[in-house]
Amino acid sequence: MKPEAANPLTIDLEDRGPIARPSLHEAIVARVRDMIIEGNLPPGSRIHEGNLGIELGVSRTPLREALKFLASEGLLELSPGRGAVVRQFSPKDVRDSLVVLGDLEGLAGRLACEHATDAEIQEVRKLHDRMMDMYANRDRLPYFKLNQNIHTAILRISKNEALADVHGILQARLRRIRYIGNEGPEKWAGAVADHEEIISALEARDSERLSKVLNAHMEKTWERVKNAI
Amino acid sequence: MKPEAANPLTIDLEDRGPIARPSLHEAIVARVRDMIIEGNLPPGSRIHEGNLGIELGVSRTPLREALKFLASEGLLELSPGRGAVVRQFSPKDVRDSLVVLGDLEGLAGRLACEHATDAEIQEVRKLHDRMMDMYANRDRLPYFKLNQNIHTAILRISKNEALADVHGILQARLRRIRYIGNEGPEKWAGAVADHEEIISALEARDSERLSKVLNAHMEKTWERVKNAI
DNA sequence: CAATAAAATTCTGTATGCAGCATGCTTGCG
DNA sequence: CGCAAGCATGCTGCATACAGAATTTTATTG
Repeated sequence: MKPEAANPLTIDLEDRGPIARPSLHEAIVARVRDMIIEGNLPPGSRIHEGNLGIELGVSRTPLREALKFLASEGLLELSPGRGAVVRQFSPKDVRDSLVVLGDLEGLAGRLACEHATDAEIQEVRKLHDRMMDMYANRDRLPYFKLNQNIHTAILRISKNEALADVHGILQARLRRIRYIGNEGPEKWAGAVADHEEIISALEARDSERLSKVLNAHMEKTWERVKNAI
Repeated sequence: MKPEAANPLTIDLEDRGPIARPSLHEAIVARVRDMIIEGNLPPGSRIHEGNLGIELGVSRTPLREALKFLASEGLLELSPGRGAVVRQFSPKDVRDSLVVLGDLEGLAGRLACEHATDAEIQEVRKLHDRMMDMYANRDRLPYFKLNQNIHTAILRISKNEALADVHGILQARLRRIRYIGNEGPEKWAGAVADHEEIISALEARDSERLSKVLNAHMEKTWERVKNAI
């Protein structure tokens, strides 16, 4: 018998690719990740396989598979015999992650200057301009998402998949922190200034400058976020 | 009924930690990872859940959980409906990973110079000296393992867990490549020379020099390995 | 009333069964 | 003889059942 779904899990079909049938545990991974980021599953809380399974409308088997996957990403910790716990990130964890992210984005910037096509750089420019519109309107959430998109795009056009992979892992760990770390107007302006310089260095293909500003951008991110933890 | 084990999976008990009971899927993860590194599961081959389960003496459920975990590490690829396939790394994948590893180790070197205690540096020196003994005896396998230990130790004494995490993931992906990439004597000598400079820069806490030599060391590793793929 | 021990309940870990899809083979037709 | 459609087999994906560990509740004693 299929499990009763209080809130059935809908599978996202807008996947690109030829006929890639979406798998259930993959959908669960995405869903649980979002629940962690949005705070539905607060850090430190134990995950109850039975209840969560019912809530998502799936049985424990694919749910457990998804939990193992997320544990490998570092969003969960597994204590044998006691199930999965949402990982707590200490301020040091966050700081350390941002240091690494800054380093990785610096590298990505250098590689992007070297390997990106003009068209790709133009696409990033478009994202940037749209983000600036959102800033002009003080539209926080769309701004936030475009911001993330820009950083991800720089990773993409660096044409280094391994780099994008590890960046994505650390990025996912911090998404919740950034999500709650809504800074005040003066700091927001600083971040916007950074982004102006990022796009200008990228368009000039000035790898040293881009690398430096991306790295420094992370340092400032820490300054913005550290009091919110 | 417990499944018949042609070659029962023994659980490694030498785990550190207070009373951390080893969990089965954890043991399976380690075991399958080793099978991939050692080539028992060649790249590109599909993993047959039934057979492998019988071979390891476990049922499909924990095995599948382990496969999801390894997929998240990037050692396997999951094609829905077709199970897990051992990931093939293209030469570009390897090169890209080494570029990132070089960058990460460079960062780790800087941080280690800053944060490591004298005692920790001395421990790395000991590893280095033991490795040199192995080199003198042309003892390849112990040399290989000590080599890995030294690099891991530098990551550890950099006191940045996020850094160690992502380094570990990329390192695991390349372990198989390094395992088969047994270079000739002249290149081996070059690697040894690098290591002499690494330890000397670390003892001098010369972060710039250490960072540079670690980064360059990876570049040379590529030169050594690229023809073996 | 507090503390401890024992029992009951709940939850995790593992095995197994079943349904649906993928794959390879066979057979029929051009 | 070649190609394609249909069929048979086998494997994956998911659900469920069961055993053992962990936790909570309760009872008993100091």
